[in-house]
Amino acid sequence: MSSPSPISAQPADSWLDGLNPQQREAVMTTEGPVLMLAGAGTGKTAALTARLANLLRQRLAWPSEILCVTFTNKAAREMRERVGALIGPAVEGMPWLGTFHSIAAKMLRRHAELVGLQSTFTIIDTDDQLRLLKQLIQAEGIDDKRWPAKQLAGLIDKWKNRGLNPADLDALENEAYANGKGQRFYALYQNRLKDLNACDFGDLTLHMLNIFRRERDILESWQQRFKYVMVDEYQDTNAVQYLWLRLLAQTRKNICVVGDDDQSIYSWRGAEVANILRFEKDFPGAKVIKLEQNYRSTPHILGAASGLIAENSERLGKTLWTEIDGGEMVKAIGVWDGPEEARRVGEDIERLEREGAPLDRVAILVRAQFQTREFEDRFIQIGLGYRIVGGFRFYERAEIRDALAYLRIIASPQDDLAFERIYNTPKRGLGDKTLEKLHRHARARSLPLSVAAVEILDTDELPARARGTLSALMRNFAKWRDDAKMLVPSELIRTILDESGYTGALQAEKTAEATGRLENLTELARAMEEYETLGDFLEHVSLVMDNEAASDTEKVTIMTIHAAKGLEFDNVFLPGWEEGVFPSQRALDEGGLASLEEERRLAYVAITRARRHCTILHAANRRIYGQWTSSIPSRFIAELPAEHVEEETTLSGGASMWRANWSERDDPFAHLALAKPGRDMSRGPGWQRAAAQVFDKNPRRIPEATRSAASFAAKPRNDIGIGARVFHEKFGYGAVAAQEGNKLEIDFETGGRKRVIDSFVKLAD
DNA sequence: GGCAAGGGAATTTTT
DNA sequence: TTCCCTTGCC
Repeated sequence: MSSPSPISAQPADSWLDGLNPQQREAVMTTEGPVLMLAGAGTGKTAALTARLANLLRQRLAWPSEILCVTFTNKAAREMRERVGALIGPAVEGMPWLGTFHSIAAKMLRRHAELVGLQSTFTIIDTDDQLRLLKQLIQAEGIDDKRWPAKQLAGLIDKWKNRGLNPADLDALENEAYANGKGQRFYALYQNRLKDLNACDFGDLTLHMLNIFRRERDILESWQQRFKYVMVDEYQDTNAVQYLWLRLLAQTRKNICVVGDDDQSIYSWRGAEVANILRFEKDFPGAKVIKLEQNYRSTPHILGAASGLIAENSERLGKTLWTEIDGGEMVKAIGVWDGPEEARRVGEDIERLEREGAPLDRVAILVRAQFQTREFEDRFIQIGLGYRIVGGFRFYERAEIRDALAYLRIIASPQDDLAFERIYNTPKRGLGDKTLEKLHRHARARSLPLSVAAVEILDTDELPARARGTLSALMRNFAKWRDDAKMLVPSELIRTILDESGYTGALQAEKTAEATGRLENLTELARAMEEYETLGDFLEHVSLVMDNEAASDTEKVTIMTIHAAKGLEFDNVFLPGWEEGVFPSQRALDEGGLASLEEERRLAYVAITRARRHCTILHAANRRIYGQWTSSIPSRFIAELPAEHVEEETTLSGGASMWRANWSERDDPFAHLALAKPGRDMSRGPGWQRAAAQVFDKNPRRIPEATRSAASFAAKPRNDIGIGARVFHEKFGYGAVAAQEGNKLEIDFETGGRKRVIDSFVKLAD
């Protein structure tokens, strides 16, 4: 392998400053395949950007000859900025630094005709996708209750992620939807997209892969163009992205992939860890460089995280170490219920605040979005500033999508999805009847809806009122299309929102929500000021636009662990570490052991976000979808090495509500002949041992251990019957109204009827 | 065509 | 529990 000449001749090799030997090696190994295994917090981005800067500085390639792919816009932007800081404005000439999707879209616009599209194709999002599929399902006379569009969308996505075109589906896949109609619907959907001159997200990469496979010369020209290929977060690539990269890097083999198999948490989106696991086989002679020095966390945090992830089987194996000294152990706190958990976290954060810790370096990371509520409620109560990251992205909000639909129909009249979205928004008195007529006409003549509308206005098909309204709308469309030629996009959208009555309708609402929506629209117009043409803007909005809400004041961050990947905080709180919540019951049900390992990786990601302090919490009781459920601590807590964890419980004391309910007689775990994890829950080493027995690594027991907490106690109590008067710690006295297995319905004297687990009540005497 | 009430579902979500 | 979507009624 030709090793590049050192560039020490140039004094300004600042991009090597502060890099450790492994990072340097990754930077200097420019030729041949390189696998950079970068653990959490090991300076992966620094190495990657330095490598890119080095390639350019050494003139090994022009900026336009390097393909550099990331998964998120944020990562792409960050890389662009950091490379820019190292090498100056030349980075602006890097057209092929971006996300998989934006790069694929850019390529596809050049070759669109090869897959039956025009280069002006629109990119539809999940919302449009669902509406489209629903139409197809209904048109085929399939019951969309029994075969939901969501399910079909999920299947099609999955197929596309795996690189399967409709013709590639086997009988088994075909069976997956509506008794053997999977293939038919997939094909119908693709045809419909073609008619609409549209792509979904999955198509962008799949179409390009199809083109590469079919058109040798096109593939070769791209192979020639890219002298170097770099890929961030390689463990998250799906089969299509993998094949796509492999084809592009096949001839020169100058491919450098960076990733961490332990942080692969997106398999449910089609990511295949196997891609990184087999890199050395795909590219024989690949140089594997491990970045293991962690610059982020204390030894206890790393020790806890490493011990946990060691439980996983399929790993390339890394050992994180740090020069950082001291620090506190990871805390594991057991509390009574969800509200207490939120109270406890609130108190701890207030204490941190008093000690002078900046709140924007504090985060609460949850497994699922629903867990954020408890904290929100509590923080509002105590007046603690917080922000919730995630949920709806800016461009997914209804008003933004409405505004975009107007722009889309202006830019491309055949965009039926956009037409349908806004033809009666704001309410202008056009309903299903009219739409149906438009559809009938459009279908009969193979016209887009907006053209069909113009034609139908020449007939007496429509009642006078609808006709007047529709005609006004179509005149507006025509005017806005004219405006589009004269106005910059931001002015155009202001005009449209105003003249369509959209703004007016929101103003008339006079609610806080409507005000918020108006602000969002103003923000949209402002964001559009950066773009010169409408087409430019629309391309960016579907692929590149995100809303990093500027955090002006110091606030605690609440977000999902998935969203936190790549971030770090001084203080991290990890609530809800209970069986069923984390690991998520649903993940276990669907994916078994493989999913359990992914959940464990998620736990690993969560812990490694912490720089100084990491606090894990679990509650004995939690209300999920309005049902009180008892729960046992997550097996992940038991898997943390004892020497890095300090346990604490708020359930102690002779009058403990918890202990009171766990007398030998009504122990719901008694019949299991296993250890009794509930009894000494969170009581230090004793409990650890007990829990470790339940969550023995012995696979035989896994089915037992993976069942949800409630199902452990499925045997009904025989000392309670209908009408029995019982006492519940939380709800007080009540009479049993119904009994089903271990679940009781009780009419409480205060609070009415509730569903509870029988182990949480005792007979009143 | 617009509104209220009821039934059913409800992870994670870089694009 | 809460939200969303469908259904039924004005």
